[in-house]
Amino acid sequence: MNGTVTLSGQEVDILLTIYDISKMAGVSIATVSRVLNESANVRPDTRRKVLEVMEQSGYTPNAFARGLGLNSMQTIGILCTDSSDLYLAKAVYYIEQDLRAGGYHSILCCTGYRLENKKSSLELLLRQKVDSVILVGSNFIEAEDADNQYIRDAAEQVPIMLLNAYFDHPNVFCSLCDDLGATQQAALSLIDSGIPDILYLYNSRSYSARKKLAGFQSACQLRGLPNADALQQFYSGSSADVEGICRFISSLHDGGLSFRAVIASDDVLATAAVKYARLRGQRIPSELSVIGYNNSILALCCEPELTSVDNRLEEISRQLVKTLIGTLNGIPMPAKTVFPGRLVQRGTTALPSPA
Amino acid sequence: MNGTVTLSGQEVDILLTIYDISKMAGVSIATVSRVLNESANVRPDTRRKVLEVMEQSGYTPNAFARGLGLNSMQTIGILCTDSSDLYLAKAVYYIEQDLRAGGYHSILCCTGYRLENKKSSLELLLRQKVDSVILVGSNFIEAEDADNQYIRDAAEQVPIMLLNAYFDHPNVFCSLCDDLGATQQAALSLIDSGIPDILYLYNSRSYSARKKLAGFQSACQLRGLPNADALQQFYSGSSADVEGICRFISSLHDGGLSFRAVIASDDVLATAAVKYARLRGQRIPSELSVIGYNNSILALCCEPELTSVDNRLEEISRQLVKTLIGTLNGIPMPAKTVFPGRLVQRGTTALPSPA
DNA sequence: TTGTATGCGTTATCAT
DNA sequence: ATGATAACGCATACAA
Repeated sequence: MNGTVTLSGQEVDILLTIYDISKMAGVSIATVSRVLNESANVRPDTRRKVLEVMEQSGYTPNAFARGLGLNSMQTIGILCTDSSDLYLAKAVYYIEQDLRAGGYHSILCCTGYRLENKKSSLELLLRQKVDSVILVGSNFIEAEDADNQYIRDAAEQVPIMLLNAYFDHPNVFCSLCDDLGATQQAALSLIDSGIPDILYLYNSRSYSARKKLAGFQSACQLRGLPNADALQQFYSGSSADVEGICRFISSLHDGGLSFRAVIASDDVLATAAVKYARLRGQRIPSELSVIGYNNSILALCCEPELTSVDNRLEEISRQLVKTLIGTLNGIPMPAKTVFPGRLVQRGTTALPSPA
Repeated sequence: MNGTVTLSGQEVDILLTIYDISKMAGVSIATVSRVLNESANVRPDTRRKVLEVMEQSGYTPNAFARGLGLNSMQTIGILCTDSSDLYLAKAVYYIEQDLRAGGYHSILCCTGYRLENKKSSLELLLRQKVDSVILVGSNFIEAEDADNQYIRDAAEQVPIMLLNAYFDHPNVFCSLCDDLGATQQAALSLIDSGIPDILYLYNSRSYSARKKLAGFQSACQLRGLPNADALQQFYSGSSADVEGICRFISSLHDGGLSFRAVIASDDVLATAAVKYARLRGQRIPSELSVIGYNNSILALCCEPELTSVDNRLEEISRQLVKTLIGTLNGIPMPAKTVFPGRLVQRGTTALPSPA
């Protein structure tokens, strides 16, 4: 209930200010401000009195004035290529939760995948004077170093937080999963169980996508397998087009490529691989093994359920916020935190359980 | 590039103000402000001069001061029970896109499903002085009218926008899909194709969930079918637990319930129904028809692909923002916009194509 | 412990 | 068309 006043017959809401409260409570605005900011230097009973007046009058401090005075509105910018993406949406969710629990607001900004839009969106957030910007997903770190200049520039102003990407620069903090290691491990598991002919399927060239691919290649190398380009296939269509992915895999097969397993950089791709097997009458996992990535709900909806790499999204998200809040409080925080991935075995593989 | 100054050997960034620009350009701050706000009353060449100085100095207006002066920071609050939910995430995505295109920022706030948290989150956003709040998803309209008082209160301050829910109150605007009609149509299609024994499966009691259920019941009534409670089953577990949903359906069957079709209030539930059929060795669609809801990516990942109700999420989202921006600009806008649903037929049904 | 006075960087209302 | 100046509502250094 805010203050109201009757004005020419109309009852109108009036926003109270710190001045109103100070008069009502019989103190100065400084004291009111101190109560507001929980300053220690206020006598308990005056504090009580002021709080009482605030309560009864329904006073609410003006957030803009507060922002101007403190030069902060306790707001964090969340940059994200596509918040409707299953994986990114979950990350945004975890991040927002923890930010709010820490007293921060989250301003969301989806950029799409074009570099120019990423840049301008980041600048937009900085103009809005957010306390920090979180780049959700590894699509913000470009392979070409010069293209990452916009991140260095931003780091001059506020801490920049990277979720599942790494960029070595002052005031840039990273929390990520060891995608390289996880993919390598997945590939090694298949190879060592007697399935060396693996198709690696991917649809992104982001930082983590590059790491996953490197993990696959490293596994091949470790086991002395030829690093055949033909077995590393990039799908360039829409990742929502399950049918199209299915056709893509079919075309690979029809082109003479032979493989008894598929490792996909994403659960959608893996699901499509399972569909492909069904269409071709191949049994899973005896004739075709499939490993997905992200351990999303798709893994559970799939039939049989997908073996998938859990990339610890919740952990890295929460750690990111922890690092951020620490940094904002002036506490030294690690610039890089890495979590190991974990292979969750389900029905699309028949791997021996780890010793 | 911002202004820099060398201070005790350290080069430090300095935030320029409107005063600095006015001096550099040889005009008053009022003129600078006019240029900033694209006021007509500025001579073209002075405008040019001011803009040039701004450009070269890298000046950026202080968003907080601007907010204080204009009493707005062009920010919309987006309230959402769970932004990681497939459906809600997409809605948030569309909304944020269009808001930003319209010059507004989006501050996201996930509330969870407890009424108390919804209330406090809404109040949090209002304290932050957002220009409006969008309630994404129908979980914000309670069945008990008194529980919606927090929405009436909020509508006193700013326009409240409801996505896929309806609430008749001044300054509340709604954009939604006719879930009742769509569900009714889906049920009628099955019934009229000779499958009257339909299990309706749902897992929410939100506004739209109530409408969907009513649609199913109305279809039964229209065709003179007994409105058997046993055929309307509420699943109370986690909707991420596909296995659990599967078991739930099995238990219904084992309890003696017989049905040749399942209509689900959600694609996850429908996917689980398909899994159930596979486990039981029932053929789809000849022995069991399944219709999902939301027409999400799950419908495409499912095997066979799910017949699902497209509830026009993109349309209602974009319409919502259109209505909001119009309202904020003082243009009279419809308080309620309803879009029809659309049944997208795929492999889990064998319905005759509409005449 | 409390009050006074000033600053924060704009917008907006007057004049000129 | 432009300039001086007063809000805007709070935080805070300094004084008491």
